Amino acid sequence: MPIAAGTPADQAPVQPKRERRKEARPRELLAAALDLFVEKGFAATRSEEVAARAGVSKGTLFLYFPTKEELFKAVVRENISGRFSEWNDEFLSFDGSSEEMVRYCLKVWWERIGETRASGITKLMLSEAQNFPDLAAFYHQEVVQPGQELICRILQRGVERGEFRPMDVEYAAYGLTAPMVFLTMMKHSLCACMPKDTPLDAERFIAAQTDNLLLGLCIRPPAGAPAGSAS
Amino acid sequence: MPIAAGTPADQAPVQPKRERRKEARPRELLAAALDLFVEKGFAATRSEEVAARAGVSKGTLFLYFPTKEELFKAVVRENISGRFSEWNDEFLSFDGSSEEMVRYCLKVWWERIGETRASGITKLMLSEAQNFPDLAAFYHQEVVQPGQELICRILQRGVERGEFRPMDVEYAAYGLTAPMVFLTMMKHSLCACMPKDTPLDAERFIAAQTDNLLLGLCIRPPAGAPAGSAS
Amino acid sequence: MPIAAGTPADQAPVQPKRERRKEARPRELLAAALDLFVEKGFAATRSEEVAARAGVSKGTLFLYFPTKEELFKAVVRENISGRFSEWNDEFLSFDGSSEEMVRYCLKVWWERIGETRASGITKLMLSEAQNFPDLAAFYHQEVVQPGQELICRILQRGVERGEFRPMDVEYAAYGLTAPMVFLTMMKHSLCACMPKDTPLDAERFIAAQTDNLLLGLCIRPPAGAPAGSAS
Amino acid sequence: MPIAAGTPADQAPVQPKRERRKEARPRELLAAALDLFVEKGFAATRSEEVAARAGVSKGTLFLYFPTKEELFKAVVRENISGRFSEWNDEFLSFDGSSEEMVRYCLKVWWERIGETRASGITKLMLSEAQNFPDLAAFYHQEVVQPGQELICRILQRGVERGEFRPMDVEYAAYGLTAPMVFLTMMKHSLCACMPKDTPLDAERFIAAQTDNLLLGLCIRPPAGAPAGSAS
DNA sequence: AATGAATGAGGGTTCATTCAT
DNA sequence: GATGAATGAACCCTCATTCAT
Repeated sequence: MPIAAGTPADQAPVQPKRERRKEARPRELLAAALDLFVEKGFAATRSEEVAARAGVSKGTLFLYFPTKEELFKAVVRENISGRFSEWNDEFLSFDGSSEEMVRYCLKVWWERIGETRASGITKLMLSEAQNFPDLAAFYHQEVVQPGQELICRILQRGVERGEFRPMDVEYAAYGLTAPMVFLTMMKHSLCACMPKDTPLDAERFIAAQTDNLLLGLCIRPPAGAPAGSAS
Repeated sequence: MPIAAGTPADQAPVQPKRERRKEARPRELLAAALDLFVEKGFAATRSEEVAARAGVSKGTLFLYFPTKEELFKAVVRENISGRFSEWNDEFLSFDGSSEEMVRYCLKVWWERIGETRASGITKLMLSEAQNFPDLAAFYHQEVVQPGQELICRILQRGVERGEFRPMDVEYAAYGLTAPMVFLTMMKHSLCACMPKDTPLDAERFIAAQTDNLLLGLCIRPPAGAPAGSAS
Repeated sequence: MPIAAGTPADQAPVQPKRERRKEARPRELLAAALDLFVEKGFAATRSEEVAARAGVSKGTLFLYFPTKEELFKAVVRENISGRFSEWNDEFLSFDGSSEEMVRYCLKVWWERIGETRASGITKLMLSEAQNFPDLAAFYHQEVVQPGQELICRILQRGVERGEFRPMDVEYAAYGLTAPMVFLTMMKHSLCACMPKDTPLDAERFIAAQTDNLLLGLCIRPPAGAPAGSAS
Repeated sequence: MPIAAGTPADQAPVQPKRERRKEARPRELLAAALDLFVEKGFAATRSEEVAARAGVSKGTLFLYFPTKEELFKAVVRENISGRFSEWNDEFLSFDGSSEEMVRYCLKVWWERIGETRASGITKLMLSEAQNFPDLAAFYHQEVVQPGQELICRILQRGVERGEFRPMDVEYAAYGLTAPMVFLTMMKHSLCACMPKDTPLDAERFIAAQTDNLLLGLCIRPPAGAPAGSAS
């Protein structure tokens, strides 16, 4: 499954009732804005384009978001649902080995974030952080920190259960974060430019990274590991 | 050595002889532009600011670069080292173990790219790729590909010499790339916004990633590795 | 009775029977518009505000007045009393001295115009005349001229009856107009901004102006005049 | 001398040196802005018009004044020179009768303010006070108050020298202010709309008001007074 | 070559006006 | 009639770019 340009998504089909629209509008505008902000950056995206992609006129956009900056903030907030608590619970009640947890973690991230439109937020946030320091702080606190802590807990569990080697847990956690962020950035930047010839196969990427990561983490050769490693 | 706010590095050097100012101008402008583009993004950087930081007037900037876009392209091109062939030679004549090569590779990357102003180019390129597709292609060809190939060659050598396990070399190479890119992006985005409390210690980060990476790659426990891993 | 901030006067009356709302609508809208136009000027008043103050929706306003300009014109016309003929009659049948007529004239102006919402029209008209030349002409013809003529007649009567000195009646009439207009303008501009400390006491103002005016007009010291003047 | 529409003043003749222009620009822009603001009101005047009347492009205006509001403030400030201290001195060293002082005061006001472009500021300020409360306070403090005090001093002097009757000096002072303000407002509003037929002859207006005012103020019939008044 | 005053197209935002419900 | 969501022309302001000096 090679990744490439900005998944255009489904566009406004048949006009529903007026009432319906009013409730749907904010979501439609945010979706349009996310696409464009990710694609071209905040500054290079014109308000009118956002409106047009959402199928409304320029003025309508400002009926729902008082400024372009507020639109940006709303885009970020909209896509940071508090799914971490849900995930936390998922992992608290997780019953398998720690290796399985790591595999599950990366798999689930890809399914729920990486290959969805939400991954654009990461690109957006890293690209524009300097211009929106307060949002950056918010994002760090609401997304980066909780994610980091979730991963730390998994690694810690592995160490305590004797599955993982002792390690600098806090920084080892970046072993999961870095590949995901890298993949996301590539998907929304260079990969979106190169046509077909040099794609980045996300699943192959994740497989390779997961394998090597676990080989490094596990004390006993991991179940799903390739043969021939440090034995 | 924690990284945080945009390490200003060497700024505005004291006025040298008037003679060589003229020749130095383009370089000074490019340096100023790089700083600002990295700090604020392409669109949010005003031409006049670039000129001011380089100590010249607005008009002078356009004497050297016909448009802001051309300036941007020049900045990227100027800072995309064509030094890969040189590095290649370094590695061709490298005499140590493949593990040492990997360690050296990451160390050298940090010294020559990561902690210098050049790292800003990665941030810039990933952030603006969609707006400069031709540059993105150029960057991919001049930086990503050669870097990738260099790493592949190291891994391949390790496998062939029986030091590294058999692997999907092409994608395993991202095991080196991803942490570096991640570190770079963080340094120039979220880390530059956060105060002192949550910095990302670059050397600790590299140490942790290198350790785990090599544990995963090596057949025999790597020399510099932490104890207790898959043995 | 010092005048200061925009005496709100009677606002939004309690909802009357639903039946007569429809008929009352235009009047309510005009009242709301008058308040707002006087307070903020024509341009700075938003149509929606007018509607809101009248307790209806934006759309309803345009049901009664096709454009904002027409609303403005209606406001002015509505508040330009055609009551001059009525007042004329009052003065034709006036039985007292001409001095009393002048006093009565100023007193009545204050009671019927100056201290009511109608005084806002003067402010509005003088402020916006250039943007509504046809209205200005209409106002001049319906208000300024009749008022002027009414005053002239009073002065003329005084001269003819030997109560007032001979004078340039036409321009002497401004001796009554100027203070009233001045007071109105102040009330609706500077006085509405200043806090409590420097108010303009309308009745004291009128008393002082009336006294001096009559001392200048009368041949014999006027009855209500302060002692010590040219005798 | 009938007053009518907004004296267009002299427009940009031959292009002087570039250097010269830069110094002259602010003044030219302020002059243009004063004309237009007085003529059409603040809100109804477009920035581009101001620039055009000053013979420059839209952008140039914003080189000198950061916002339209700042332009407005600058217009008001520019035209409120601290001429009151000068006038104060003039009147402190005045040697004639108090009647002469009053006559001189009104005459000089007309020459220096009333018939010049500066009179537009009064119109502007009274029309827009509500939208610029801080400027209104500034104007009141810098213009209205000092003027009022100057007049009070003249009247007080007259009373103390036995030339004027005892009076409520503070409010009697409006006897000079009101006609001047009235004349100014009329000149810049209704009079600017009516073509030729109903002009307001400023000198005849001032003569009539001065005469009557002094008849009211003076204990002995004033020297320049019309015959036949209260004797 | 260097300057910086001037330009004007471009884009964010407002708000009078329309019209489907 | 009444509503208020939607429209889009208009306007303020920015800033890359030009060019007279």
